[in-house]
Amino acid sequence: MNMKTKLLTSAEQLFDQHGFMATSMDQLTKAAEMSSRTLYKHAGDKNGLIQAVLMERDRRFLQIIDVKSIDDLFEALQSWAETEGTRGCLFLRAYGETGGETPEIAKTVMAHKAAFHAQIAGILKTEFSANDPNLELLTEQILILIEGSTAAAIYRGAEAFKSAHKAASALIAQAIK
Amino acid sequence: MNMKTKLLTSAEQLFDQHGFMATSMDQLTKAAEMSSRTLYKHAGDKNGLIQAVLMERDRRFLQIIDVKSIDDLFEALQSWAETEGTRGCLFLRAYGETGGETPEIAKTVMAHKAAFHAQIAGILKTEFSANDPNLELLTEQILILIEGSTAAAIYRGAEAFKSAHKAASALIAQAIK
DNA sequence: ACAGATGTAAAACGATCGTTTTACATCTGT
DNA sequence: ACAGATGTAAAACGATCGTTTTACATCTGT
Repeated sequence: MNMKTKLLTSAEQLFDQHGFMATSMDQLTKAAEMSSRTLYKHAGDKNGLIQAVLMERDRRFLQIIDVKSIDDLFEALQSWAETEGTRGCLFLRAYGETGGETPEIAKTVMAHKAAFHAQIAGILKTEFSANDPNLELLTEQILILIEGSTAAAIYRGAEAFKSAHKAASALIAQAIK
Repeated sequence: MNMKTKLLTSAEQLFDQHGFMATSMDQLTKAAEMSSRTLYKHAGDKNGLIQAVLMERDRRFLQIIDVKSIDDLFEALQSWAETEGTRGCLFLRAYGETGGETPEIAKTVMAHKAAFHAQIAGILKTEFSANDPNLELLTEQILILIEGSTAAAIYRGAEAFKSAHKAASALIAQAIK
């Protein structure tokens, strides 16, 4: 594993487990097993590291949700939550910790959420006729169900995704009929 | 306005707008227009202040969602989001910033979420027969829809509550039938 | 009237923050 | 062979953190 990968992997874990602001550069260098000089050469500064971690996670996440049906989408997200743990959306957490006031971070978060929305819209477009009048509403509702289970899973466990999945199926069935 | 109220009000605003860890005690004393000595006498320490802010917000929030129907619930939450802004759930943000590792904060957040869940269950129990077999699932689904619109509203605006409201209505209609 | 509570302003505490610098070692491609 | 890239370890930078202390003023209830 090269240094950049090792840095991003260990940093993501620390940020996710303890929070962004609560994780010090000292903890990050120790976890990455590199000198601070090397860390700064790769990441620029702490905000740069946060942004790099988010961009890498965005890449992985989009890969995970690259499926062809809403059923597969919920299955993928639930098993991801079961293996990685349920600590909420890392993007919204980064946004919240910085009050949305760190432009590089805010921009990365918003780009991720736009891609996330587009992916849901894309899946629905293949399950419905592309110009179905319910498509926009249904897209936002499924997005909300996923955001909701991600948040609710923090205190109700990954089974929240099952309830959301059932809700999504019901809404889709009703829209088709 | 007495000092404690002034402290909690200004602190809530700063925490909400800029994040918990990113807000310094210095900013908090200045916003509250009091000496740090007085702030510490009232709040104990920073975690105590965070906890006090959350407990006060819990009180206000439970008041807002003290309604008799799911329709009123969504209406109340949407207008709250429209006036107070959409920066996500302050409780989950506090939990996330501290990695769930500050016991006093984690406890306060979990208590709030339990009360929130109980309130939704209570409303549904009056709209359904109290031992309807769909009740548990429906309760969690509506909780998820609310968590989801709270999160999604950050980047899609308070209209997210409208989409969630429609989804909730559809799920309820289907459960009744 | 006066004791105790409640407040301010400002300095000071040690700890830690993010970041840079110094001095040196080792790898890598031509 | 050797220059440039890439790395380490450790000290140091000034700034800021949360918190406490000092010295003093004013309000409040009996």
